Order: sequence, then structure tokens, then C-alpha cells
Amino acid sequence: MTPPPRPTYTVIAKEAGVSEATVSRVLNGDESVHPDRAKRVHEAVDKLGYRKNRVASALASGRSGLIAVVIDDDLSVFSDPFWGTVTSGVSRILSENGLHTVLMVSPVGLVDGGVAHYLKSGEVDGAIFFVLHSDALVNNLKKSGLPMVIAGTPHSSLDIPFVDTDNFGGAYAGTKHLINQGCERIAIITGDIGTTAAKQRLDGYLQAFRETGRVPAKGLICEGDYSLASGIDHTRKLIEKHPDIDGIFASNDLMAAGAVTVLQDMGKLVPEDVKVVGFDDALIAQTTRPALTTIRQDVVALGEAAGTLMIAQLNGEDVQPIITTTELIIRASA
Amino acid sequence: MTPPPRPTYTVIAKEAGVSEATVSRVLNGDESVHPDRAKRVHEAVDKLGYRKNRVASALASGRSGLIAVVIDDDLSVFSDPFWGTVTSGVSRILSENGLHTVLMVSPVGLVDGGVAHYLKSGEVDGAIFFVLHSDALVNNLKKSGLPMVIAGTPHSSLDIPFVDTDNFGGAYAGTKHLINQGCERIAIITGDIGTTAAKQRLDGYLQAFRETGRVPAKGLICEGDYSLASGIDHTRKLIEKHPDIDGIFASNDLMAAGAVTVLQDMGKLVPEDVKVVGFDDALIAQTTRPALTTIRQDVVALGEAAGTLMIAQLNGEDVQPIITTTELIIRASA
DNA sequence: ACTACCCGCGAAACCGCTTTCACGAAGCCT
DNA sequence: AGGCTTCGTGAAAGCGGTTTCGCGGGTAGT
Repeated sequence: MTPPPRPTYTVIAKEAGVSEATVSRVLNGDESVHPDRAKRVHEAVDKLGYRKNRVASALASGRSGLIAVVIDDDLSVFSDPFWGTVTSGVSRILSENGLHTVLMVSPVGLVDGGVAHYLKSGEVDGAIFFVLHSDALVNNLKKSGLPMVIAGTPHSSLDIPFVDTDNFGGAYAGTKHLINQGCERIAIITGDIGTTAAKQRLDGYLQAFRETGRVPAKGLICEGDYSLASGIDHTRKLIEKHPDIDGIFASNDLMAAGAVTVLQDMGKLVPEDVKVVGFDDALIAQTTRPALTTIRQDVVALGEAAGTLMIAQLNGEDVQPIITTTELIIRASA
Repeated sequence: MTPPPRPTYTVIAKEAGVSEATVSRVLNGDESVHPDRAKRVHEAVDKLGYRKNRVASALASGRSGLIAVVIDDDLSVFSDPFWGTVTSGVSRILSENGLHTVLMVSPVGLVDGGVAHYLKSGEVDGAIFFVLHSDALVNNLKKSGLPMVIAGTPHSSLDIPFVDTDNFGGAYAGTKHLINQGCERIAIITGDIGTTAAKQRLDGYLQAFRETGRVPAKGLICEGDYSLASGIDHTRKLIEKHPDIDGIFASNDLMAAGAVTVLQDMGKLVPEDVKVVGFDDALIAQTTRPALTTIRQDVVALGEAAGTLMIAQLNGEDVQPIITTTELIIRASA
């Protein structure tokens, strides 16, 4: 029951017949130690099953080996697998680099809340933010010099590295696909327009439209919020007001799924009467009938990119934003 | 750019005119300090905006304030929102208690892998495991005296506290519902039978069956793995072999959704010809057409229960397993 | 009034590792 | 050969808290 006492540098040093300083050097990869002595240290470490106490190490060096992943409590963490998936990608990359992930699910709006204090406390070496509505906290923290990465495109142009999906390109491709399929009256149900992702997807839609020489009717643009309910509501209203709609681009699969069910309930055939394209290529895209044509984003890759950017930053390399590509997945709905 | 230097005990002590020991006592809630002095300390803390360095604190006290959440890499972290949701529940409870969550997504099978070492290193005060296939690591770690909580029912009867959904009761209720609806030939598609949850759900199904006085035909029990694909495959095979099946209990909604789509593709009406019940009440239960009748489990509550159990354990209270209740949600599929 | 306790508090050791500093030996140059 | 670097290394000073130990003064007991 009693945890066996773990050896310290003192023991290792004695065993290897060197000083503690040398043990430290060897264990931190300092090249300047004579190979023979280094070998002796390694042997002692192996023999005694030594493991460095990271807390002590953190205190002395000022580096904790911890990276915070801050997820806004606003987010639909509870129903959307997106955030969990990104986080696991981040976590994988970090742990491959000897870093650990500290998860903070908390309202990010407060510039001076507990999260802010924690991050400023020096307990973590960096922070990755999943930000949607406001850059305030991130912006505020910039002063502290804490290495940061943002998952998602920031609202203002902070010079903080970020990773994001090519929202614009994806939405453009999705809308284009509808056009190519012969749709004339294409509506869009946007995501929460307070998020940059939703804006970018809307822009992609508009751009595709513009290229046809037409201007999208204002009535065809409705502001959803990524939820199933909003997909359902907006589709119903759209069809009631504009029965001639023949295409819907939904900013995520959940809303697209909602759209499909409503269309069917209203007696419209998908894709014969109305074609629907979603975004994400979530699992739900496959279970919806007809299966959703959608824009796939590689969520794990996004998380890995965020992790990679953080590592690079910690290494003092200069970093550029990473935009991951999307792919049009054609199924049955369009 | 330079992080402003943060005050230390030395500064606070001087400001308050007391010793560092007293500062420490006050900040750790030691009652034995004279109120006047305590007040002076608090004032100094406020005035200087002092925040305790948790790393130093951890080194000196041996308590890091960190709780690891270990998620098996085997798990479908990437597609199933379940784990992310539980984790966010855990995280909330922990942070309310001044603890932080360290996320480790890693293969848990290895008794001697990096995770094991990390957990033994004393860097965390406790660990919460999401275990599915093996208790080996947990069992091994028990010796180390690390406080642990298991999310899910362990395979063997370790005397480690755990939290779980009432899988048995849920499956029983779901199956019972099918029976009450007049189903005669009810099949089950289990989850990965290497998990205790899948076994318990199977048991619940069997129990409901037994109570009818009938014995479920072996051919009606098929071993899925919680994936959409397995729901689809097994349903197809089931119907081909037993065209008279009139009810399917699927161990999660994803497989249930797969079942519904296949049934429809094969010309069966749901629920008229075949009734389907799922498990989880995931979002997909609502988007499937017909919407799934299912067993709701409160995933956030599960996470919170895990966090609560950990806190209690750290406080030296003795803890009992927590089984959260399920609820039959009746929609259109059964 | 004298010894026996108890209580609040400061001095100092300590947690385990990192890093600076300085010293001796070895290598180089003129 | 003498003086200067360079290199490898150990001693020791932290990092910023926590905790033990013991002291001095106040209270209580007889």
C-alpha cells in the first residue's frame, strides 16, 4: 500500500560515482558529458528504475511540460464530437513530444476568470484555445508572453498562430457542386454567425454564387446555429416562403440532417426535388437517408496541426497558420 | 513581452509583517493563525495580486492538484462523443474543487507503458480510467496507492470505486418495451462483447426475455462492436436468416440507426414490421427516421459522478460505486 | 507563587531537480 | 616553456512553497 520511495539524483549520483549536476546533464541530453560517465549514469538509472520527478524539474527549470487546452464552455462540448476529436489529436502530438495536456472546459469570455489566472500562473508552458465568439482572453494573455495557438480562425488579426479548416474553400466547393448539379435556387443555413467559421462558410457560398453571375436572394440566407433544431426550423421556413428552392447548403451535417428530415416530412424528395449538402462529414452524414453529400474536414489532422504548431513555437521556430484542406464527399443527397 | 515577475511568499510576508510560514498557514486555511494576522496576509495578497505557484506548492507538499483522465486509445474517441462528454463532466467537477484535468489518450493495455510511468511518477494526485477491455493497468497501479476511479464497470472485482450507467436495467427496460409492444422475435445486436457494458446490456436483454418464459434463440444474438457498420451488417444478416424478426434491440444508437436504414433498404417498415430500440439517446436518435426509441443515459452525470468519487477519495472518505439510472425514451421506432 | 501545558508563530530544513560559477586538467599558441 | 583557452566537472545556490521543531508568553492547576 505504501508507495515505494523513488530514488533521487542523490542516489543515482552515488551509484554512478558522479555528481548530481552530472546526472542532471546526462538526463537532459547535455552533450558535454564524457560518454563513459554518461553511460554510468544511464546504467544507474536503469538499475534503480529511476524516473525523474517532473514537479521538481518543473520548479527548478520553470518548464512544467504541461500545455493547456482551453475549450469554451459555450461550445456544444456535450453533443458535438468535434471538440473531443480535435483534443485527442492535440493530445497525441503533445505526448509524443513529452508534453501533457491539461484540459480546461470553462467559459472563455471572462478576461479575468480562473482560467486566465491559471494560465498566467506559469503552471503551463503554453495554451491552445478553441475560441468561437471572442478573442478577448487570448488577446489579453498575449501580453504575458505565454505561447499560444488558436484552433479556429481568430476574429481580429492577432499575430498568434492558428489552425483552421479551409471553411471558405469547403463551402465554395459544396455550393459549386449544387450549382453543377443544376440547382438554381440554393439556400444556405449558416452556423452561428458569431463564429468566424460560419462567416467563412457563408463567404464561400457567396463566392460560388457570384461566379455564376447571379446574386443570392437575401431570403435564401438564413442564420442557423449549428444545432439540429435550427436546421429543422430554417428549412421549414425556407420551404414555406420559397417553395421553389432546389438546393440547400447547410453549414454542418447536423443541420443538413435536420433539413433532410423536414424536407421529407413536407413531401419533398431529396435529392430529386431539393438537393442538400452538409459540412463536416460527421457520422450522421452516413446514417441520414439519403446519405449526405458533404464537405469532409479532417478533424484529427486539425488537432495534430495545433499540437505541431505549439511544439514548433516552444522550440522557438517561427510559425505560420495552418489551413487544412477539405474534400467534397458525394453521397446521395446531392 | 517579458512576463512581469510574480510576488513570492517573501514579498507577501514582508508586506504583511509576518513570517513566510504564517503566510503559508493562512493561504492553506490553517485555523490556528490569529485573525488579525490572517487579515493582514489577505490584504497583502490582494494588494500585490499574489497567486500561489502551484508547482512549488506541489513539490513541497507532494500534492500536484492534477488528476489524470486516461482514455484508452482503442476507444472510438474519434467518432463517439461519449468520451468527450464524460470527460467534460469530470473536468467541471474537478475544477470546481481546485483540481485540474490532465488528459491522456493512450493505449491502456500496456502495464508498463508511458502512462503507467507517468501515473507512478507522483505528478498526479489521482487517475480516472475509461477502461473497456482490460483491467491490467489499473490493477497494477493499485499497488502504488494512487487514488483511482474507473468509469465503467471493471471486469474483475477490484476494490476500486467505479461509476457506470445502469446498463443492465436499461437494456432490460428496452427489451421489455419491445415485448410490451407485442414483439415476438426480438434480436439483439450487442456492443463489443469484450466490454462489460456490452455484457451487461446483453444480460438485461436476456433477463427480460427469460421473464416471458421464453428462451431467446441463439441466432437472434449477434455480436456487434458499437460501430455503424456492425449495426448495418448484423441487421442485414439477421433479416436474411430470420425474416420473421419483429424487434431489434441494439446496444447503442449508432447500431440502431444502422439497423433502421438497412431495414428500410430491405423493404421492411419501422416500426410496423420491425421495431427498433437503441441505447444512449445520442443526437443521432433524433435524426434517424423514424426517430429512435432508446435508453437515455446521462453521460454528463456519469462524468460528474466520477469526479465526485475522486474528490471524496482524496478527502479520505470511503466511497461506493455509483450507478446512474437510465430512462426509456419512446419515439417512433418502437 | 511555582510548575505544567497549550497556543501562536518564526527559523530553518526540506522537496528534487536545474543551473551558475569556478576550478583543475588538457590543448593550443607564440 | 609560459600564458591562454577550452572542456568536463562538482559544489552550491537557488526555484517557491510546506512543515517540523522549538521558543516565549499566557493560562491553568495546586
